[in-house]
Amino acid sequence: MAKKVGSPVRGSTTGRPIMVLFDVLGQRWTMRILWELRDGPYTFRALQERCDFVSPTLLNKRLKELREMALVDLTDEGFMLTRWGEELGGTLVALDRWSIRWAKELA
Amino acid sequence: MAKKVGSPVRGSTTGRPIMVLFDVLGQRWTMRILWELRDGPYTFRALQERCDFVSPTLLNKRLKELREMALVDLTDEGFMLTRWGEELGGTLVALDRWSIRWAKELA
DNA sequence: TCTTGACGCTACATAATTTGTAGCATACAT
DNA sequence: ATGTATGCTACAAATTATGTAGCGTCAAGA
Repeated sequence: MAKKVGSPVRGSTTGRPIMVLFDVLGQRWTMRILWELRDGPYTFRALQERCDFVSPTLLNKRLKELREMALVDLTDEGFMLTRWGEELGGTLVALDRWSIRWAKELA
Repeated sequence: MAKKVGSPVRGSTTGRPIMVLFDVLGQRWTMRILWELRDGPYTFRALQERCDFVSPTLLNKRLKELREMALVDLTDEGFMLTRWGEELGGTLVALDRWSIRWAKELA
């Protein structure tokens, strides 16, 4: 279910890290989940609520993948970003800033 | 087909720019297409080839969306990133760099 | 003019993914 | 035992992606 770095993924046989990342992030809800977890930890249900009530089926599937990729961890406080998850979440902030400028000019 | 900033998108009713972005980038092939176009321009078929022969159906669908979002333009040289597209592509480079470090430690 | 080839793109059937609802099993407190 | 919260699962319906074949247009060559 989760992708291993170095092995082929959807749409790329090279296993290059960025391709693995594109494969995972290019799935619905993955980026949103990482985004919301930036100010975690959250319980499964709390996270579900923050993600506009994404179905538990998919949330569980995504969390499983993210945990296998060492981006998310489940503690007794709830689900939270690992060190790597935090870093990745940080790069999303750049996206956020860009999107605001972009939206401003497009409007 | 394309998402307008400020209007609701899948999984978010706020229309916040970052949510619009998550909606679009969280579709298969979108990030990959932007990534490959960084050293464009490419013809439809050349781009398809670079994207591991993604189906023309989907490539066309994505390019349509990206053009409506002012990220991609079709010139007589082929498909290429607009100014905004270049900027967004630039933020993907950060992802690339991060993914390499991440893969190195996970391996 | 008749091919030949490249262009962007579309139709359509099949396969894979996502959604939404209901609910399970466990644990812990009342 | 009863209520409540936890993470998580089953399953059918809806949506999205894939792969193949091929269309209509245009420009260059014979």
